[in-house]
Amino acid sequence: MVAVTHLKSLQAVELAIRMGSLKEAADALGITPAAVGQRVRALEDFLGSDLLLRGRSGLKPTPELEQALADLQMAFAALERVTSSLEFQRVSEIQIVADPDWAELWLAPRLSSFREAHPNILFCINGSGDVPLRLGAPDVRVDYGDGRDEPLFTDVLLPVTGPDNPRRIADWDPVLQMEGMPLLHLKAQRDSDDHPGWVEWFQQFGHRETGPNRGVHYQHARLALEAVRENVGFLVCGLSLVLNDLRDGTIVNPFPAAQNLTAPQPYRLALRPDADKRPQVQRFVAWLRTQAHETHREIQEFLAT
Amino acid sequence: MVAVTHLKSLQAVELAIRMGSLKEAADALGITPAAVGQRVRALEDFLGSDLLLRGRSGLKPTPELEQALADLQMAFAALERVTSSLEFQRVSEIQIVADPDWAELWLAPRLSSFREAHPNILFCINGSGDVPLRLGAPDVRVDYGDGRDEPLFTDVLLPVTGPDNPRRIADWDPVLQMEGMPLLHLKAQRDSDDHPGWVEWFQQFGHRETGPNRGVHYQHARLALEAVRENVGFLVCGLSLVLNDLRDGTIVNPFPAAQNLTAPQPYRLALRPDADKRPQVQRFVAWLRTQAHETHREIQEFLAT
DNA sequence: TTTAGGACTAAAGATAAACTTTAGCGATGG
DNA sequence: CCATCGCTAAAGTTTATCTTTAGTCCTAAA
Repeated sequence: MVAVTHLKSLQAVELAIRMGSLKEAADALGITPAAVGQRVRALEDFLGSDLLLRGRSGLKPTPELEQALADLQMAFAALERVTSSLEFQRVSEIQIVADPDWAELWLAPRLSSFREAHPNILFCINGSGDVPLRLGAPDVRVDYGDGRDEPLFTDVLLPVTGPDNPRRIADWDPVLQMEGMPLLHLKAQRDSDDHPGWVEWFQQFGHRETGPNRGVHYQHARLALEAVRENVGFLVCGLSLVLNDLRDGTIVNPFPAAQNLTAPQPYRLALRPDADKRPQVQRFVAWLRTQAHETHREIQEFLAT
Repeated sequence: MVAVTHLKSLQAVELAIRMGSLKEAADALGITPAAVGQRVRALEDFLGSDLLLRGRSGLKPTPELEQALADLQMAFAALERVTSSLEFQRVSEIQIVADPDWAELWLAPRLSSFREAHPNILFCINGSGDVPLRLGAPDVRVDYGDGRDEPLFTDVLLPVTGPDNPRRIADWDPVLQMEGMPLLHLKAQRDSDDHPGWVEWFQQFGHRETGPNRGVHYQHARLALEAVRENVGFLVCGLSLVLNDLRDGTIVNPFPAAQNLTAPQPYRLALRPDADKRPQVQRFVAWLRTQAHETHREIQEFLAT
């Protein structure tokens, strides 16, 4: 019996072949490409032969590796089943406290894909400020604001309205299109300097000179956005919260994308110190960071149009 | 795709089940039982559940582990095939320089079992002092003598002779059984204080008062032992070199086992600094240490009779 | 042809993992 | 009852592994 050594190196080699590049393998493993390269090199040095051919069409196994590749792939496929099996058997609940609008409009719609992949992980999601005291510190906390916690992404704020409303302002004063139009607000925009709204938007881009804070103030973004979809009025809100609506056309941006306000603060992630030892929490947080990165990319993409 | 973590822990768990104890798993892995225990505990803490039941009849998998065990065993069986495949493809030569008698009489007979298991490893074995200069430092060196190199085992020296000779001394003087008997010597015993022979043996145990260094002196033990088998005479030599002959009865020890001399020096192992990075050298050296330990045990066993 | 960007790598330094050692506990067998 | 063996916790040491920095090479686009 030969005791297998260089387990991490073997994993790196198998993943590099599977993903096609050291960079993709690094992303999958959550380490840097340099670290993956070092793992591969360490095994190659130990064996005294190359395992990967680095070529213009990506990575290919050398003939030596080719002979062992089926077993290598079988091994890590089996280990992935082991890992899933061992983790699956422990139904695990993750306690999340988050900015309520963000949780309801950004996290919840996306969470279904995570739940599908991890049915044994349950979520208990509360809005900031209304957590039952008996629960203690949550595993994961996502807040909008300053601080030293890890930034997830920074939103941009821009006007949105129902699909019919752009016609209303097209028939209006060509300079003061928003003069007299029905404005909708979030209470946070009135109460906090960190939450820009119409007042800040008009100051920077014009389109209206009187009554910038006139109109209905909503506690929750969901209700405000329901009104927006009904063509009730115009709202300045975070782009990340309405990406799907914009894509679907149920909500539209009546002004050029460049006329936006960068949010003064990002959404930030904090973990309870021990929580990140649990594999389920690690899985969720890795997924969350991926989704946040995707949202950042989509925001940049939207702004570039 | 779930990136597998705790690879060494998974290996420890699989081996512990396979070998039946943490200690056996530690021996197989070349680490301490404490280290194996820590690996297992680390994975159990990470998952939040036990994997091994520690009981009076050894280790058993918990129900949780039981569900994943087939995949786990398949994974490491495949990885062992990978390891063997990758190493097998590189025919490798190991350069050995050793005490000539030891190499010829102790190592060579045992090496066939190693060669069988590792047909891709070739050996180039030279006696100390007659190594072709072009080879440079050998990978492995085994010498008899003092120094700081790792001791393999310490031999004991005792008289041996052919199967018929004990009758010759039984019919002789009851106190000076060896008086006048034909003595055989190794030249090293005449030339070096580190190689005890008849002179030292008679000084300590008696049986002869005149001519302790009379008789034929052989350069190599093999030729001396051929003469011993032919009942030509009596020789004092290292027990490790004649264990098989003693077991077979082709050579006998005519005096009680307790009448032996411990060798002043052990056989010592030295590796060229880089050589131990090569897996083939590591395999060989691990095997060598195992064989040396076995010889030590057999010597102790022989002396206890 | 030049420039910019992406992937990979070597080397150095920092951090985390992993090992050994020590001391002790519990169980078992003589 | 005592000795031995297997296991474990804790502390300290050593090794592995990672990140960062700086650079190279290749490819694609201008």
